Amino acid sequence: MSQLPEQPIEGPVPTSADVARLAGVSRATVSYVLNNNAAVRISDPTRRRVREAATELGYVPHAAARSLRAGHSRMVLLPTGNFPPAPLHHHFLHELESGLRRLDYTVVQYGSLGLDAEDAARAWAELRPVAVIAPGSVPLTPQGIAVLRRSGAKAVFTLGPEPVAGAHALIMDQRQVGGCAVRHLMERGRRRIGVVMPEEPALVLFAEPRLAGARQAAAAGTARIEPLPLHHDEESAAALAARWRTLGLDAVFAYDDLHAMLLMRALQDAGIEVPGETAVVGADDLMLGRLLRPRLSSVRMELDTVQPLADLVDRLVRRPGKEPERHDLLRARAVHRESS
Amino acid sequence: MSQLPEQPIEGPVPTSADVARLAGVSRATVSYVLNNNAAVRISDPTRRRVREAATELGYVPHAAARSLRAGHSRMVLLPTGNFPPAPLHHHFLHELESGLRRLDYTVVQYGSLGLDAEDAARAWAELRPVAVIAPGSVPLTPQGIAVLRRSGAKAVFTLGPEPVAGAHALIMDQRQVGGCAVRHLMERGRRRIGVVMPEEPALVLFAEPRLAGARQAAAAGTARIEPLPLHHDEESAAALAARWRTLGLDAVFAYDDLHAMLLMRALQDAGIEVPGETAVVGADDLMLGRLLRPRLSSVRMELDTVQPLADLVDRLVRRPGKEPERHDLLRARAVHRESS
DNA sequence: TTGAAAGCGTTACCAA
DNA sequence: TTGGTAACGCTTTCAA
Repeated sequence: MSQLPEQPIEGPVPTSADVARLAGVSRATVSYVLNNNAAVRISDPTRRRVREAATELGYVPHAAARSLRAGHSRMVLLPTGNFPPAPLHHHFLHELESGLRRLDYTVVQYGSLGLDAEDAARAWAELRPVAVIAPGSVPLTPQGIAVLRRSGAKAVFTLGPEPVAGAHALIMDQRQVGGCAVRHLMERGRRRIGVVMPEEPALVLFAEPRLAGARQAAAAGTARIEPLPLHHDEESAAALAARWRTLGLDAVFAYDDLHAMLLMRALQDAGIEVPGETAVVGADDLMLGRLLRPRLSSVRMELDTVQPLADLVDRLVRRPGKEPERHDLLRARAVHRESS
Repeated sequence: MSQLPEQPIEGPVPTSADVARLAGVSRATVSYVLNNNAAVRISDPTRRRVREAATELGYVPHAAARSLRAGHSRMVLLPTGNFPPAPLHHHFLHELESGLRRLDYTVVQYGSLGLDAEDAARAWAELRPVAVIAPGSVPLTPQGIAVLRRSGAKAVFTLGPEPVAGAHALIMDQRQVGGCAVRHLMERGRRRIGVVMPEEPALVLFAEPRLAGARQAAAAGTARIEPLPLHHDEESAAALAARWRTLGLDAVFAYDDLHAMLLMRALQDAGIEVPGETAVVGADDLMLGRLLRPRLSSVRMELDTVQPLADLVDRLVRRPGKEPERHDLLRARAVHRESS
């Protein structure tokens, strides 16, 4: 393990011209060799000399120059906004990234918090991505989409609870979650159902459609739905628990398992029996729910496998469709434990 | 709100030359106007004509061409690896990103899972970032650092539990966490202390230094430390609880609050009283811990404010220091509740 | 099998 | 005040 002293850390960045000079060939030859261009035959000794020269200089090609020349990039841009609300998302994004990398795309996340929709779209467009996949938590407007398309983006996706006009849509339909929870509660005889509405901006985006799904499911039966604003702190939960009996509810869908845990604790501390007096259902099916007493019923969400999605992105990049496509990614089902 | 029909979505991407043509000026003038170049005086009517032409065409400058011409970019690259183990990290990264954007850097996250250290460094170097900040969960070798420096990166940072030779270090010293927990337990009279060691690869990176810190603190007193491998599932926790009394421990530092909750539940189910027979301490000080019974003692971690860090990055980019700098970001302190 | 040269979109220098 | 032009690093066509 030498210190590679022949590679001075300072000084100009080596270019393909430097490699060519050192190898005693032209820049074209360097490009042919390093890109394994099959359309042209280069002698083995030349190949070796070029490779050695590149290694010796520590040459790394310049992506910007390359894509400038090529007229297009293979960059897929993933704007990031608020903290990802769900752990599921994290896993999903990583998978998607791997899937796209397998197809030889370069996936890049770009933080866009605090920019308005237009400025953000312009900032993304400067990078000339071939595709943009914008989570629901970042703003995406028809104008923004137009800017992106105009700057060469072949496909623009929204990835979230609801579609956006003009963009392809990868939908994680949160209404299913609310619907699932409420149907589960109705099957177990509950009719007066609260729905926790967190007030953190990052969660409102998901909370609204969950409530809508809950309402829809309730309307199909004879249940009543009561939205319950709740901050994720003990005071807020205690306050809600204190006025619980005035609400006349026999069940609550608590938005997710963390809020369910918070509320269940507060209810128990207020002397309200779970599930006897009030049933509680969360969502996410975290392991934590199984550790509570009573064990927490939950709504389990499953996302489709991701490689087909990466293939979809690839397809739409290669043959940009006229019509936005819509794909539903999420499936939800209730998991019954002890709290309902 | 017109549909902007004069901006066809298809067709070639408009360039500054198109803007110049439409405005009836030269490309140079377009550049001057759009970049608000103060070194040159342009008449107001010309300015207006250029601006209008740019808007009409939906012109967005091409970042790659710009940085090619400039010879450098203002891109700060944040490789991402495994899932971020701690929520704290998330918040931190967002803050850092905002801080750097305020200094006019473009922050870009680049998923690097599954690449070896050298390949990853080469992939990063292709983007010619001016700085790289690599979390501890992505591999960073001296060779990789050399590649990056050689490709023009002015500053390379590691951001994690321990320094890396040749890179600036933003250290979140996890030994403090273990040390804190063990000192807290010793102060409360415990002497035979288990330390939970999660086996998920993403957590091992943090678990090892936490154990080291625990050992160090124990050595300063007369306590004994016992590492306890544990998967994050109920079976593993139940198995550990089943043989608990054979271990002869009177306390356990459970790595973090989630593992603490898991283990505490298993211990209670096995009839072991907490904190009577065994004290339990977690880490992260999650709200969840306050909802458990007994309420969970924890180690609270605080990170320094982030803007000074962004300034630090900026300083090192502008005046690349010869010597790697080291900065400690983390402060830990025990929070006593009921489980210890 | 290899080389010369053009051109991608941008900015900065120098001249008008 | 504005325009022409060269150059950034790379790939690819055409010619040798």
